[in-house]
Amino acid sequence: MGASRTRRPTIVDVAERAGVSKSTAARALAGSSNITEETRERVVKAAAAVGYERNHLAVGMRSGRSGMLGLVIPDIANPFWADVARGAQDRAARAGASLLVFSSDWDPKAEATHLQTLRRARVDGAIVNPVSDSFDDLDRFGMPCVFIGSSAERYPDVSSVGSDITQAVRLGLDHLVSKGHKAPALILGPKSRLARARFLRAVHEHFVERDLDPGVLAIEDGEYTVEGGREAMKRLLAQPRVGHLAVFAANDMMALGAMMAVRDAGLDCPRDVSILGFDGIPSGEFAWPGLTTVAKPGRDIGERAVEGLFDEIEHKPEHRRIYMPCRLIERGSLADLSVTTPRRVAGAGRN
Amino acid sequence: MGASRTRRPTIVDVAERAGVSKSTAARALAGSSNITEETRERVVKAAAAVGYERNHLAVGMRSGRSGMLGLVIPDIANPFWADVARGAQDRAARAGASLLVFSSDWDPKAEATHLQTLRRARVDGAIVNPVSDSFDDLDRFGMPCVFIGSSAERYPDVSSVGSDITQAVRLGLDHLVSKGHKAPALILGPKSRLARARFLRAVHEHFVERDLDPGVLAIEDGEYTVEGGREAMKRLLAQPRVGHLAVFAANDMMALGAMMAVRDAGLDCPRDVSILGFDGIPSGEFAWPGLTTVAKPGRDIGERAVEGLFDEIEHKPEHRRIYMPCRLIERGSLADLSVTTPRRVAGAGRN
DNA sequence: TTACGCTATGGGAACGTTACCGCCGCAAGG
DNA sequence: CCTTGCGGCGGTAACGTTCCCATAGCGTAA
Repeated sequence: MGASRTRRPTIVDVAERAGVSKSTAARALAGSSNITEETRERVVKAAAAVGYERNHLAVGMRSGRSGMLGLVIPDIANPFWADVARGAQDRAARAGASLLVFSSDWDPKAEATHLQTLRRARVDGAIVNPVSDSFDDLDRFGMPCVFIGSSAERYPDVSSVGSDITQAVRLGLDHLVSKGHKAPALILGPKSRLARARFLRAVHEHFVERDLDPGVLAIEDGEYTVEGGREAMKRLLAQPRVGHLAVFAANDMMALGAMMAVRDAGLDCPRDVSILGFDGIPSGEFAWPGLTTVAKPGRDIGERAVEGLFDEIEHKPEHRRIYMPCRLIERGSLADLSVTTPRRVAGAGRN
Repeated sequence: MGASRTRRPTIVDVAERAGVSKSTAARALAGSSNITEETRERVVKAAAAVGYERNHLAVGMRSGRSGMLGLVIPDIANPFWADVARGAQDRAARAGASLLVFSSDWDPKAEATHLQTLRRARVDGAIVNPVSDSFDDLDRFGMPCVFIGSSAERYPDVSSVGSDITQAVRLGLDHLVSKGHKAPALILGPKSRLARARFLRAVHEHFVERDLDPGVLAIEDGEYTVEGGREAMKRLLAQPRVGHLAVFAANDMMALGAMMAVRDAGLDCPRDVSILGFDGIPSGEFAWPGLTTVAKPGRDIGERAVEGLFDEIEHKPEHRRIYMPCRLIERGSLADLSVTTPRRVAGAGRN
């Protein structure tokens, strides 16, 4: 690769070639004021000739802005989070910033490590889906921060972007009710996670509004994974029940796991068990039956988070709590009990 | 956030508090030689007390190593690439490096832009799944580089990591043959992509070995997306045929799209049409029937790519071409024609 | 003609870190 | 007792950039 041995050209090289001082070269390249058009042109040509590319490390060092943002999510291999990352990435790139992505695997230790790495890298700010339920010292973030998800509620001083869980749960439950499922069982995430409480609270509110007792709800917990959903569903199926079982899962991966558990048990979805998911990952479309789900706008959430982070960085004071509306994607995983003869719902149904 | 106004502590602050010079402080923090244990300890304590965190920008500027790597892939929201990214991320983090991820959307222009951004960010090297079929000037990469995928073959001077397509195709075709499918139709990517040619070549070799004429193969092209696969399958189904149709798709997303097209046409997979995928994305497990596929080790590929990149950065001369073996995941999308009465394959089958 | 103002340019410092070099003091050997 | 060597430490330059300030040159008005 021959040329790789030679030093990368700096602005001094450009200046020498153009026969000006490095200050002038810098001004010309910054397109700033007080430059003769002729000099500017000469500098630009020289820059192109030597293949000059501005060193962002040096710029960052001098300006205190690295032009980089951090993103810490549970798992980039989870389609929902990949979608969030994609949105953040695009939005950041559009603003000329780069994104450092890290996966915490829901591990507070890993999360702390990644945050430290980001601080060291001098990112201008970070977007975090917090897994720790308590950051002992928020100042220790040491950088502008935007939270993704409902855990943010615990930290009134931090901007956050998330889906509107209240609206989403309402959407899901209303849909269940309209299909004749009055009190679905719930498959929720681990008790430690604040999102779980938010979800549950929204369900309770909905029940109270309908003059029902939330106490009747069957609830099983699990990790936010396929396996977690599968196990939870297995436990749910082991409980005595009469008639059709409807399940609202707090996450699509869990819902898909639940679907597998239903099959494992020799039952049929949606004939014997109805399943409603939450996330809107593409896999739900390929499942059979197609997974009916409440879809979060993952990509939008990523974009808005980056925008909020920019505001935070520029100290625009209006720090915000943004709740993005969700929408229902109806596919085939819910039986319609409102008609007299429940029957298998036909067609995979693309939305 | 009160404290956020104050300047971040530097090594000078640490030195002052410890009552030593910044050189000594640096040595102590670097854990290097020629330091009294007592001084070292005092410095470390001082660093902790002021909340010092080494500025990687400054380190990078001084050392010429930014500690960052770049990753340019088609789409982080595609599960296979997310898996690759995850592997790369983990491996990089283990070495104390950070990863800048960009999605090119199979667009050469976007790819070029992202590569420029990476150069400007002074990443130590980049991992690229090249979409451009010709980089006019490889030196213009301006940084150590590792390619992912078969396009790398065009550039003998660049290390590469990819799946062993020959072995993968052999695996897939052997499996098809063992199930009684002698000449599957192919759903391939766009003609412009080199991976397509590699795939096709491997198929031809396999046919020639079996004394068959590759000319009989029905081939349809499409984008590497669900929609691309769906359209291709639609065209395939429109062709006149006798008996059972078997399809080998070059990518799982396409295979899932093909599956949808089969359903759209009122046919049944695997009764009427058998589908074999290529990638091994998790969605394939939830599809119904489960997608039988040749799985690439995405995460491993990401890890190996990072390792290769480190070698490249450190000028370890043995630049490499690594082909990772694939494995067959048998689920339910293939009919078994080798038994007298073809019947629906039972069970979703986790691998 | 002189003085003033404006504009284009050059010089130099600073961002935070590390590496090199030189200095000082102490111990050991001649 | 003097020399030598070495271990510990401080000073300073350098990485590449931008910004502030100084200065030279030129035009204009009194």
